[in-house]
Amino acid sequence: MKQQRDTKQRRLVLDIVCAHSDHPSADQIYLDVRMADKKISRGTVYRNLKVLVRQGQILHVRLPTTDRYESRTDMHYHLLCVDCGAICDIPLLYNEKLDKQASLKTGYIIKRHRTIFEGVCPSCSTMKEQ
Amino acid sequence: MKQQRDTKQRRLVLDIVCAHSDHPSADQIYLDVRMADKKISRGTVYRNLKVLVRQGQILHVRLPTTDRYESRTDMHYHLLCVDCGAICDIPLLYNEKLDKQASLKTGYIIKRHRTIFEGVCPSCSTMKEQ
DNA sequence: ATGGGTGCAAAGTGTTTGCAAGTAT
DNA sequence: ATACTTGCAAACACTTTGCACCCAT
Repeated sequence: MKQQRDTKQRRLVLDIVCAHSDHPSADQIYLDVRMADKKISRGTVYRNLKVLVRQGQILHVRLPTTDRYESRTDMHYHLLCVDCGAICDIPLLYNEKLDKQASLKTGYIIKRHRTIFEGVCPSCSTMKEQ
Repeated sequence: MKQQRDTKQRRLVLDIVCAHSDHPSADQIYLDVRMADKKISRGTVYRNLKVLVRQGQILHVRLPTTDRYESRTDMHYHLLCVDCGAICDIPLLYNEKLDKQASLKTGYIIKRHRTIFEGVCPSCSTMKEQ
């Protein structure tokens, strides 16, 4: 891995991700970062998100329309409200045994799995009843 | 759900998806469909894939760069080779209990979950050894 | 005849990249 | 001094859409 430098842009991107608890998208991060520094470009935000993910400083969550980021870095699962698009962490343990089983059954070297639950959040479901 | 018609384009898209066992992308499907009918447009393929997914006739698999489709319609998990991009079904049972647990812990109405395993396939891993 | 479907091309999204200038080491 | 980073804008990849015409029902 090539040597990384400590730039104010990179620090700012990391800070913003850490300041969020709602799994912001690259663009939301960009907008926030812009409030602190009017000169930062989208490209820089995207590049730094990639570097931070590779370094393991932030986590990358793949979602339908846009990828999201978060500062919690232990493996865990996510829950998406298919109505309002809200996303949250889900209090279930990462199942490492699954990776072993999958490896045995397929012959692949399994690194991990990603699980996204899809459902309707409480506030969206009460809204529907009315 | 609005009334659907039976067009030769829609039938063709479904046939092509069924003829594949390798989780083709919309573009791969488009190219195949074009071999049978030179006039079909990308828009039509995308629109029909959407209709077929909504009707439950095909399954939609969300992957990093492009979405994929397959004719097997029961809930199951997928395995992606992060080196060559190949994707395959994985012989593990869909865990319905997880949805119940997630629902109890979060208060969401959980409809389903999607799990993607990430690893390196046998042929990519032997290639690396050399 | 009616309203869903099609082809086309243009417009969207979200993300990446080439380049010249800037800056951390 | 070196080579990683940046801002900018252009380019990308994938998907959606408006529109006028077409066709299954």
